[in-house]
Amino acid sequence: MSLSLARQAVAKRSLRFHRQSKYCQVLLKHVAIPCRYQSSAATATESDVDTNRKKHIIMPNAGLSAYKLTAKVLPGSVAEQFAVLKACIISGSMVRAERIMKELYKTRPEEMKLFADVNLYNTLLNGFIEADPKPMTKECLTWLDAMKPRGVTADADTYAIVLKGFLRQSYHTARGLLVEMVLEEGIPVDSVVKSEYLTMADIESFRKMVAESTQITNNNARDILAQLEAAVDVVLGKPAEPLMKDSIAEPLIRDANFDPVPEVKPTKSIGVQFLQEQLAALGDPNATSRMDPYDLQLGLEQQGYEMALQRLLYDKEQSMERGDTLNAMNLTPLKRIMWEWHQKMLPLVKEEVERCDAATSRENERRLYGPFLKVLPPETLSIVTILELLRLHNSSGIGDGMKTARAIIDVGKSVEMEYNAVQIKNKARGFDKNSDTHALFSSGKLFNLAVRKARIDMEKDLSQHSNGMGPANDWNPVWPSTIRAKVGSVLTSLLLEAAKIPVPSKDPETGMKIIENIPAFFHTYQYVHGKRVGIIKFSEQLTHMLAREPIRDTLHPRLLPMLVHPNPWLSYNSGGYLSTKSMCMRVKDSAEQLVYLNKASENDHLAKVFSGLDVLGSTCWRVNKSVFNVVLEVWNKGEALADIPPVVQEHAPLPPKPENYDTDPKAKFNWVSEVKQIQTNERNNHSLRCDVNYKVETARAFLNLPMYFPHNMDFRGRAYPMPPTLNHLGNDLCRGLLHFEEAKPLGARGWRWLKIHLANLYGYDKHSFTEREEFTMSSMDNILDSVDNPLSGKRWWLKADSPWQCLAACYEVAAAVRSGAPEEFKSQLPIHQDGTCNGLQHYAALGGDLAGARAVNLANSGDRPADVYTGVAELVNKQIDEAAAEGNELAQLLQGNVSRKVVKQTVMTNVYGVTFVGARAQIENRLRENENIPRAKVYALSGYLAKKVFSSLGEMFTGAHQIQDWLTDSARRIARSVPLETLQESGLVPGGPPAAKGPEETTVKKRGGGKKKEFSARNPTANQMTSVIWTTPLGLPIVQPYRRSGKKQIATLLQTIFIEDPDASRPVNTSKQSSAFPPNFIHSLDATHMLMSAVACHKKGMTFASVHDSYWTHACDVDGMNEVIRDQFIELHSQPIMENLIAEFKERYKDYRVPRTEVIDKNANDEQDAAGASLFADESELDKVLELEKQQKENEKKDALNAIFGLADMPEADGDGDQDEDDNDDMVMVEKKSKKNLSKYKHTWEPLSFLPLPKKGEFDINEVKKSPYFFH
Amino acid sequence: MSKSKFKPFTSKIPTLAEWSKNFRHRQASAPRATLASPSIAGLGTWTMTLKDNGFKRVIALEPVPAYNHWITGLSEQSKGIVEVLKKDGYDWETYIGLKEPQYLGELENKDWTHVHPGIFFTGTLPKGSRGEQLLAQFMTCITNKMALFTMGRIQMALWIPDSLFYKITAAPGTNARCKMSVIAEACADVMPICSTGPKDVYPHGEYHLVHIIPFAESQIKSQWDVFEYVLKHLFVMQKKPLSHMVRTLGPGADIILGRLSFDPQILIGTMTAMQLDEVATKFDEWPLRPRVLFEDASVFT
DNA sequence: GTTTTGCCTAGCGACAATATCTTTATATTTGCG
DNA sequence: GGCAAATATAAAGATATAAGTTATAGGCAAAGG
Repeated sequence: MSLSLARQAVAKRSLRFHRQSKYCQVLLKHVAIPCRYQSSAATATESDVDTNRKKHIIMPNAGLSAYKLTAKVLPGSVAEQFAVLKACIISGSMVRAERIMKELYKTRPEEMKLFADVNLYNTLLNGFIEADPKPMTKECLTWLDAMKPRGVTADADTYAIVLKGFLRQSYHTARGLLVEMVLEEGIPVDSVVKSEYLTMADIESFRKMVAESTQITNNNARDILAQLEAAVDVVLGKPAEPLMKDSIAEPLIRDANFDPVPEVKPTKSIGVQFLQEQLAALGDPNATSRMDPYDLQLGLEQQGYEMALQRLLYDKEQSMERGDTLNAMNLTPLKRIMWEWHQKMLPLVKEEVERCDAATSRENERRLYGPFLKVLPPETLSIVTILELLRLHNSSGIGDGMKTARAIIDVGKSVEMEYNAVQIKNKARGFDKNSDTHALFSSGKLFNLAVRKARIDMEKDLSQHSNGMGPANDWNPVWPSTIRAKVGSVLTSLLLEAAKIPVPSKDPETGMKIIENIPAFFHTYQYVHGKRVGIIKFSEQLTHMLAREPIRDTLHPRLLPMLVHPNPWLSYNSGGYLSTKSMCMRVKDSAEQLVYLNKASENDHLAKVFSGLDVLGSTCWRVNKSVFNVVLEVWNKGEALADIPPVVQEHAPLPPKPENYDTDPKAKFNWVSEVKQIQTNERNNHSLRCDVNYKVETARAFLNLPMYFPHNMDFRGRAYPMPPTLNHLGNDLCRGLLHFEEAKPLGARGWRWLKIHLANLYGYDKHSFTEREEFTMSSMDNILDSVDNPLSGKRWWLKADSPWQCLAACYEVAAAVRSGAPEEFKSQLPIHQDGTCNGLQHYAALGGDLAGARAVNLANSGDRPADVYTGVAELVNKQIDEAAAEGNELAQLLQGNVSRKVVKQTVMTNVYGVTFVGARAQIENRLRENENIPRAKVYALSGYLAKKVFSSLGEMFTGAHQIQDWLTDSARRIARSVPLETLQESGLVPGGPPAAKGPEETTVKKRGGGKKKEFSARNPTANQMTSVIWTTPLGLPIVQPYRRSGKKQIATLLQTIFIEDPDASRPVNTSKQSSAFPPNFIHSLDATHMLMSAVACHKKGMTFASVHDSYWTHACDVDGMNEVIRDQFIELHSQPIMENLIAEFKERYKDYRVPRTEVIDKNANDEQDAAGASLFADESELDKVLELEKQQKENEKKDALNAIFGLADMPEADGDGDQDEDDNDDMVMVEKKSKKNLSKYKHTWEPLSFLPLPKKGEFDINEVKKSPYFFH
Repeated sequence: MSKSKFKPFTSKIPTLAEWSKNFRHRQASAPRATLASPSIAGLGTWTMTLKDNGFKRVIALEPVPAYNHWITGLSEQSKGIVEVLKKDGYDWETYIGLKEPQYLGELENKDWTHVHPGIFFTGTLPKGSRGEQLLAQFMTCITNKMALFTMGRIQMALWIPDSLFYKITAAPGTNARCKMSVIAEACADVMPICSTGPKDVYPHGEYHLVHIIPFAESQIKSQWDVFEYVLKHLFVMQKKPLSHMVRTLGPGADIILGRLSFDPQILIGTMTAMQLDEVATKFDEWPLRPRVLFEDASVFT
């Protein structure tokens, strides 16, 4: 489908290209000169070294002051002020805005020099011009004049804004400005006219000015005016309405077998249909079903809270119209009460806004959050708050409630997002460019890197900081989380005040019946491990109400699957959803990651990564209706089945209190924890059920629609779909519900793969392909039964490892069989090819480990796939047998009890760096499931077994382990290291700039003088700021985020909350950095492999999807994909990955120093060694020590006795004192003795170096090509 | 002002005679048994003192083998007065075991109008969370007549660390006021006897010997679970008025404010145990009070 | 200056302690001539 | 009216909170005598 639709889309957009000449021209300029890029591609090999070097983004160490400059990290307080400034401008509080600017220049001149750019000024100037009631032209000019001395260069937009202002006042000044602009700034006239700050009316008034300037005699001026006129003509000569509806747009729903959408109980629908209903309801009846998908997607994303509000309003009005009385209104109780809350909340919000306006300079908090309450109308703020709070029901593991911190930050964030959405919506002019990119992408051209590059360059030409959305040069500072929290807390507390539910009750004294208006939500606290946690809880009445009503009223959908191709990733923060700004990487609280990502994005290092993500996003999905129907049936029955939890009607009866409940604390405690456990289980079940509910709802909403999942990455580069509820990374249920949109004929090979796939899903995956194929064929009766009577039949599919996916496969197989010609059957089912212990595969490839390579199927190992787990189990069993023969009791107990399953988890998690303790715990769990093992021995046995598993793994994967160790060691060195400059700055090493930093010095002194330990090689932790950073073969810089937490308490209206302070200096967490590096590195490699494979598959016309190390495509393309997977793996590992890594490290951490502790007194050391030896070897010595200890204790005892009772002969303190001294003498002697023997250490800084790489084994990576079970 | 309320303790160590003076009434009633829980090192000493001080029988709880060894030695030279039980005073089971006839079972005395004439509980509580928890638990056991106090109104003398001492004796309105002080206030007299100096005992830190005599009747009349719930929630912010904090008890819980006999503007930290009990009672009577009062987010993987 | 104590314990994805007291830094007012 | 001292206020740092330890014990890094 996508092809034809896409082609149409392209054709359609090209019409717009004519209108939008500027885009067209720029685009052509870049695309039409392919040689520019081809040439660079041709010389790629030659300049490889060069580009390789440039490929690494290297920034100053996060501990250095240079970092702040280079990385341009905005300090928190400035970020806050910027956000306030913007809010003031938006809400028209220009006086305050101006004051903030002045204040900022006064208090933060350095930061302003760095961060106050032309976009900020344009926003400010525009604020003055658009000021109510009349333009503040004077201030505007003042600030315009202030730009140059402050090093900010005015651009076309600047002049457009100012001109716009003066056009309304004085043509004379306007003309003057125009001339100044052209002559002094060299800004062409036509660029002004194109400014997005101008409305058509503004441009119209240019024309008027020209017309009324006929008497101008100055030649320059005349000239310029002429140019202006021409430019205006260019713009206004075209139709003024840019977004003309294309009547030829293909209807979105073109599915031939368009099914009536069945009802989900108790919920109805969300998402698209919701949107359609809304649009229809709001008087746009015709447009919805035949709407252009692109526009529909836009609508879907922008169905803001306003929509929800209007819907509520609409329902209400409708029922009023029907003459319903207030009580019999056709609103559900919940909706009615939500409406009441809204009504109650509105005046509160308005009052609060007024209070903020009236706030004196003393009311700091109000002054801070006040402006943000004015960026959206109170109606929106109210509905946002209501819906956000309802959405968070049961989040963070709180029963019938949520953590306050989460709630208020989310409310704040939602307000911000809604505000952004409104901004974007209001400036529709910004969108055409975007849809052009989209069209280009849909055509598939953007996978051509050259075209992509051209497109990016074009965007850059058009605007320095374009994010592909909204006005290109918009200055839109993000709200720091402190702001979000404060804004959110205000609104939340207002809602807590406003939202009431009437509940019948009675006066306990009089017994009189009364109605209590109890709050729907209330703020409370819980203790968890002795720590207070702020909670916002739902009242029980509200919970009941919610349970009875469909989630569509309370769940405001967000980040749904898309209806059209996601936008391509053009920069780190531009791509995916059409109008919702999203990041290509999920970054949490690590500014450093963002800095590197941004830099890499700016330097065009991410093109390959982006095209990989784009491929993943371009895969079109559909809901598998057959499976959906079964799911729905199960769901509505409330039965527990596969992943679907059962409906739990009422609370389970509590266990009876034990007899001695009132007398025995233990009994009481046990009973209470039992009750708590029951409650937690009920809660878990409930939230599980909610989760499935969301999934089913989403599936239902998209039942007849195409779905695309825009993808982004975690910090290692692993890709994830952005829609959270229903996606192919989800559980078995999700996966079973999804299949490809496109159907491809199976062909002979595809038919075979389909059969194999079914066997795999059933769990029959350790056998040869042929055996698996046979398994499916011999299970045909069961398969057909599963299809014909999924719930009433034998339920064979439920016994599968992955039941829902298996059911999906059954449908596919059955349909193929019944078609009579399976090979011609058009299949939509994704067939999986899974890496066998993918992490180990990469390790084996890196280490050239022959045995290891065989164990994980890098090399062919026979007619069945090698299974590492079985392999390890066998090896372990061999060792156990030997030990048992030698009479080892533990080994004897274990004989015959070590299955594949016992070791599987440990082997799997080994690549994640599982420790002995963790492994033992895992094995313990497995052993406990085995009745043959005596309970009492489980612990000892698991420890023993864990050791064996570890040693076996080490034996099988020698190379892998050496590399793992090397990685850990290197990471440890890096994380402990400190740049030379840091040492020089603190004077620990000579050679630095001789105390050039005046203020720096004093601050250091202040801190050091207080209580903190002085920085030295012995105590380096506070200055260890170096993260492990590397670059993947695709050019993605990866920054490990593990640092010590820098959380601070932030005051909000409801309570203080504890959040990460962006300004906090956060030294690295050395152990986490080193222990997590091996898995992260390997994951960055498997992510690379996946992205490479994605692009390669796409090039060959194959549909591609992946779950990290499981690659999916159509059955008929499995062979093709397999080839690609192998080729890409070989290509990846043919590179000297480890050598590159060490080279990068050496470059990146050049001149870094590592603290080192060395023994300087050799003799002392020897002595100590001797003493240590004797301590354990020499019996008499040991006795002596024991004797000493005994005596010491006795003294202590005596001492205490004396101390407490003064029982000593001598009265009072004197005796005590003597005694004390005696004791101390004894003890000191002992100590002295040991101290004397202790060696002296010296702490030094030595250059950061790395161990030599482990030697690579013999395995030839090209063997992979011949290994059938590499992925299977 | 807060400090001056407390009896200042000299670092001077009181003699045994001085100490005994404080327990005069006990001597009169000729104690028949005592329990010692020598939780910390060096306090085998304490057991020894008891032995030498006219107790008929001393049951020493000592689970740690190393120290146990010590006490056993003591026991041997005590001619049967000191008896060692390898149980931990921290363990709940211990008190069940003590009800066996061969220990204290015979001495059970349900009459709370008088202090138990035959049993005296003493020991030392460790610094840190364990000791604190244990002390708090002793107090709740007193008010609920649980564990040891199923055997009667048993008085205690406990060595407790400085910080604990300030907490348990904190009066309404003082800085150290906390949940434990409320419960203590409601169910027992807690009186300081004497103190050690900062370095007199290991581990270092000041210790105080407090004499705890349970009241004949606890002031907490409301249902314990309710009282605990109320107390826990109100004490989240002691410096806020009751009228504010009462809202955290449940949605609309402020309705009970009007049913109280005192001004709801009172700060939590200044409320007496009786007042808090009244709140708990009214809360319990409120028809819309939350059903579940156990709300521990016991989230373990 | 180096033994003892304490922490965590397989990675990523899904985020988040808080009230109150004490100390220190900064702003504002006062006082003085 | 100007400036220094004094005072007020805000920011930052510390500490307590709850309450059975949750079955395990070794390695490594923070902290402190």
